[in-house]
Amino acid sequence: MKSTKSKPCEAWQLLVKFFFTQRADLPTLASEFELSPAQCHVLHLIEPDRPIPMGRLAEALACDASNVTGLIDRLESRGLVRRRPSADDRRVKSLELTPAGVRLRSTVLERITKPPDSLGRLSADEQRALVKILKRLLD
Amino acid sequence: MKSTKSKPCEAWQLLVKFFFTQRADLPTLASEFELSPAQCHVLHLIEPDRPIPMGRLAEALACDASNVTGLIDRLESRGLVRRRPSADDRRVKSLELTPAGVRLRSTVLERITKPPDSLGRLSADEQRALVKILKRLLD
DNA sequence: CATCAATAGTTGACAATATCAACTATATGC
DNA sequence: GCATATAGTTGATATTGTCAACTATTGATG
Repeated sequence: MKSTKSKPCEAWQLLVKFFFTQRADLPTLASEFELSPAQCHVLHLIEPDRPIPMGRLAEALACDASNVTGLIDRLESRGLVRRRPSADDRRVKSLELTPAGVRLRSTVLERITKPPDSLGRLSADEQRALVKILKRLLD
Repeated sequence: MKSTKSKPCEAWQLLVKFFFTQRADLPTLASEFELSPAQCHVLHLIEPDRPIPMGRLAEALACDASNVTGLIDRLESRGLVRRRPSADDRRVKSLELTPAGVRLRSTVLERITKPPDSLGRLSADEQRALVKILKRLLD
């Protein structure tokens, strides 16, 4: 059965499996900072010194504008994010991180971007090969 | 900046990026079948002809038993899943797929396990290398 | 056998997330 | 100036998830 499975199928399933093995604890990690996974995602998308309009955030999150209102309400109430009116268009609210938000973002991202130990245990050749392949996949 | 990033870090970030590129549409895919991502996950975990107790499902989902009650209630109300009392322990409810659940599961998994086109565009060597590396990562 | 502690699943309260519809203020096009 | 489109908000609703409390059942112990 497994011998007849195509390589792309096999690779994809292994990749999915690996990813979920590593990601199973994202909610736990997020809750360390009293954040939900979605809130971590939002903090990631709002870059320091790069305000983003609410609508752009909704696009990036691929969700409804009203949902973003709630997400931002809660982060704003925690002093992590600020709404700012846009100078160009009075309908638009721009979102920026507060200094506290910048600090928390940095801490959270440091944790989230930490590679799994298993990646460090690959040989240098394997690591290089993996990076090369992944770059090609993203082209 | 990028030149000083460790290979494991680089690989992890590329991998995460690739994964989310492919997975951004899981909610959309699930909604084609009028399922939520969580419900898809449940259907995946309940294998045909392999009843699983509620508690085992909660473990596999890494969530609270009461949450599983709700998830199964809704799938049961759609005729996709059945609760069955266990012969060994009267506290235990075993979950099995209905014939309709089996069919839907098969359809959904076929879609979910379909590898991205980009994987098929790698060379045979690259695919083999990727599979080999992923297997090592999962050891 | 009786008692007590542990367990499986359910109920209920609550918060967060997400969709959809309707709304108001604002911008754009004619 | 008017009609249409747009940004964000409000509100209703469903789903998911945690936590606490509960009932029925099981297992361990004396």
